[in-house]
Amino acid sequence: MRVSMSPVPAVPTPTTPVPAEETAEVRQLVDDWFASHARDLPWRSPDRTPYGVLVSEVMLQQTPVVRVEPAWRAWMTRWPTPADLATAAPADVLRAWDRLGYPRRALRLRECARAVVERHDGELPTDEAALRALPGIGEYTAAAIRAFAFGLRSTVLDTNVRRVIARVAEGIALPAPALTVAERRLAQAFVPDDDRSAARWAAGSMELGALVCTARAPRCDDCPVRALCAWRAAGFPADAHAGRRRTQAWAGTDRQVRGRIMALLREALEPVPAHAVAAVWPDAGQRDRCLASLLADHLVEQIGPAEDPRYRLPG
DNA sequence: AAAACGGGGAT
DNA sequence: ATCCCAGTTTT
Repeated sequence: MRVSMSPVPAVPTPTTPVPAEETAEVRQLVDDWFASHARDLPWRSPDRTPYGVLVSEVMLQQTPVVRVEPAWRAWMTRWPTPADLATAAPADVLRAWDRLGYPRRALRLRECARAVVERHDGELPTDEAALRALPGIGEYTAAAIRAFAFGLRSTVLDTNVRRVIARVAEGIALPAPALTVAERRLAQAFVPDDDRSAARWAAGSMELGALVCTARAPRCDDCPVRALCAWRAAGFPADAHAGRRRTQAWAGTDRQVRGRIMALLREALEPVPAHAVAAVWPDAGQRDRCLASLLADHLVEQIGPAEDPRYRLPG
């Protein structure tokens, strides 16, 4: 796609608008593709609720769709409305969250439900500022709820959409590690004016990134915008940030230790003594530090005498 | 701007 | 062994 940006600008990109006909052509192709290739996900069902979309979005913050789907179904059966979730016990919420990862999201989702009940009479707001004021809802999730729950205009810019725009419009393999002002502005140029079209572009561009324009092995032969793709036209240049992207270590990290402690407490039927916690990790210093951080995050609760403490999920 | 935060499946 | 995933919050 010919746009104002050269593949790797040496200077900050001037505020040249992307030609409207070109973004419109990309949108039309993506819309047509999405109409026949959209996955049949439960949070896209015609009988979905804004709360159901909220739950899916929070679960999908860093957890893949295939793992979210069964958890989402169980969650929606157990707590079908914000009012139901608002009164749930944190321990039950954390067990239902199971191994989706980043369990603080589960607690925030519960706090979000409580705030929706208190501030908005139990109904999700449509206003971006009101959405962003809720626990666990940031820039992406607020935009996603507007588009997917309410069919309203917003700039949905997740990892998939960022990658699609980076390739099609900027001609680079992957977007920069951090979202820049120029990138957000470019993404906004693709968002049509009316609510319906904007919501459709949000869903289609995200799905294209998830199914075709994937990070590792893009299926360009199946891509509806391959003829317009700047990355393809440039000969698929390699990622300029390749050496700089450092992968998050896992083995031996606090995150792994915290995960083990949480797994122990999720499965425990009774409060767990210190020696049982000790059994999940040999390094006492790291173990104590992680337990302290879990207590600070309100993911774990300590009860009993200080000489012989017990630990459990917060009630 | 950078770090912290889980866990599993794909390559 | 490394990468990636519908990000948010805190420092």
